[in-house]
Order: sequence, then structure tokens, then C-alpha cells
Amino acid sequence: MSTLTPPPRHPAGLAQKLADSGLRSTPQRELVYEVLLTKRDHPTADEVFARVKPELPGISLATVYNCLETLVQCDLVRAVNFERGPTRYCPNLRPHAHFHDEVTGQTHDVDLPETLFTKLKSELPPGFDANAVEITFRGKAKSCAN
Amino acid sequence: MSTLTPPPRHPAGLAQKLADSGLRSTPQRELVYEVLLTKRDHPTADEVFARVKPELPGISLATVYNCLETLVQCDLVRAVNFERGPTRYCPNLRPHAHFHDEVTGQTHDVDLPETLFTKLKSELPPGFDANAVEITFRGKAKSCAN
DNA sequence: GCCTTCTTTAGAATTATTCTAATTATCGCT
DNA sequence: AGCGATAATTAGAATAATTCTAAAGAAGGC
Repeated sequence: MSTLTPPPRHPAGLAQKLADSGLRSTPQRELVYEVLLTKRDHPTADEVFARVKPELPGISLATVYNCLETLVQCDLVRAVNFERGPTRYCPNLRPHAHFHDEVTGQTHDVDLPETLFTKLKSELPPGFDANAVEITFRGKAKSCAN
Repeated sequence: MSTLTPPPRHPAGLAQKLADSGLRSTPQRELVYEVLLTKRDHPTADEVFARVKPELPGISLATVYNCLETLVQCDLVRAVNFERGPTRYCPNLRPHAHFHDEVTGQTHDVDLPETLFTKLKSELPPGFDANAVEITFRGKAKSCAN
């Protein structure tokens, strides 16, 4: 029987993006990324750790931190910080804002037109050159389709 | 000689705003607030502590945290969080955004037209009701007037 | 197959913040 | 002025989030 390469359950882009930065694709990195893609609720490092552990019981929290940091470096994931509290991770790379529900504590992605981000940057006084804009809303979401 | 009330060096609003919330005006609260108003570089609690200590050597870090939290509760100060790292404090109450200079690490206030904030909120999908928007730019500021 | 480099790991260390219990200050009342 | 109730501050311990360190484990190139 010939050796079979198991089909990759993880997005094709990952290995490539990592390689672009001279980094290797590892089971840990793949799984952490997969977990982020699967449940997009902006988990903390601890939460990612909990979700990853059943699949890869030997993994350590430090590794989860390492992997997350690596994914951020490779532009596969964004780190977001709301008020005090742990950093959260978001695999949505399209330009979008975050809506932080003050009641449930949940964070929702809100797609906004690219033009809005451009417009915002254009409002900056001369001398300021922004390469990123972050927008965070805070309030109540009475989800119609709940 | 009659007892003289020393002229308050701190903004008149403070005592009033505190009273509105059933809180007292204390030397610690006044000084912490004054320090924030004097150097508006978005200091951390530790930095505020360092600035306050020469004036009030007995003050404790816990008190600085308490005072800052109190000021935030009274809507005299805003707490801002950029990426990981300690919370920073900002006494600018006008609607504004923050520009985080990636080179120097400094944070600048950027006044934006109120209309922009309104417009942003109106872009939210139905069901989302925001009572606050935070905008953070990230990039390089080649300050013309430096 | 060996050497180098990259990665992961466990645990210690660091940093930021909050909590706790005791002390001190202030306010209103008499 | 004196007293009791409440509010605020304090020092230090406790917690939470993250980073660091040093050692062990994997992978790739020759």
C-alpha cells in the first residue's frame, strides 16, 4: 500500500502564507487556525487553548500564544482588544468593524464599505499617515434573527 | 486673619460632577484629574502614579486606580485600550479618534466632525444600536510642527 | 544518517489590575 | 465640639494575562 497524504482539513492558504514568511506548517498552527475559522466568536487565547486541547492533548498554552502571534504576523488573523481584558482573535480579513454587545459581552463582525475606511483616513490632518483603522461600536444588539 | 479658602487649581467641573454621582472631591481625585489635564499624553495608571507622587507622596497605586476608575464613571475621563498593554486615560471628552504612532508609540487625539460618528452609526445593520464608537488609526505621524 | 534550524513544551517570571481588611477622613447631626 | 455613619485611602496579597527561559523534540537539507 502506498503512503497516502491525508487530505488537509485546513485552508490551503495557511501553509503557503507561513512559507512566505519562512515558517513551517505544523499541526499546532494548523489546528489553532482551524479553530479560529470554525467558531468565529473572537475567542481569547485561553478559549482557543480549550478548544484545541481535545484534538491535541499535549499542546501547551504557550504554544497557543505562539501560534496566534505567528498567525497575526502572517496576516492571517487579527488581534483585537476591547477595554481591559484578554486579547481576542479574529480570522476575518475583510475590512470590517466590531460591535461589542454590552449586555451579552459578545463581539460581532460588522462589514462596512471599504469607501468608509478610505474616507476616514482622508479626514486625518496633514502629517498623519494611517495604514490601518480600527472601528469599535459599543451598545446593544437586539438580534432580529436570533 | 480670617480663614481663606485656597483657590482651586483644578477645574470647577470636577467637584460638581463627583457630587452628581454622590461622590466626594478629595485631594487624590483632584490631583489625578489635574495630572491628566496637564499632560495629555494618554498616560497609564503607573505613569499617573509617578506624576502624582511628588505632590502627594503618601498616595498609593491602588488609589490611583480607584481615582481613575471613578473619573471614568463620572464621564470626566475616557479609558482607552490599544493592543495589549495597560489601559490609558484621556481627559478629552469631545468626540475624537486616536492616532497611534507605530514608530514613537505615542498616541495623538484627532478631532473628527461629529457628523462622521453619526454617519458611522447609521451604517450599522438593523438590530444594532450603538451608543459609542471608537476609532483608532495606526501608522506614522511625520509631525510637520515638531 | 547527521547537523542545523525551527518549534514546542513546562514552568518560572513579569506585568497589569483587582481584592481585602484595616485605617483614616469627612459629613451630618446634636 | 463631639459622635456615629459612611466614604475613601492604604499596603499588601491575590489574580489574570502574557512573556520568557531553557531544554527537549521534530523537520529539512545535504
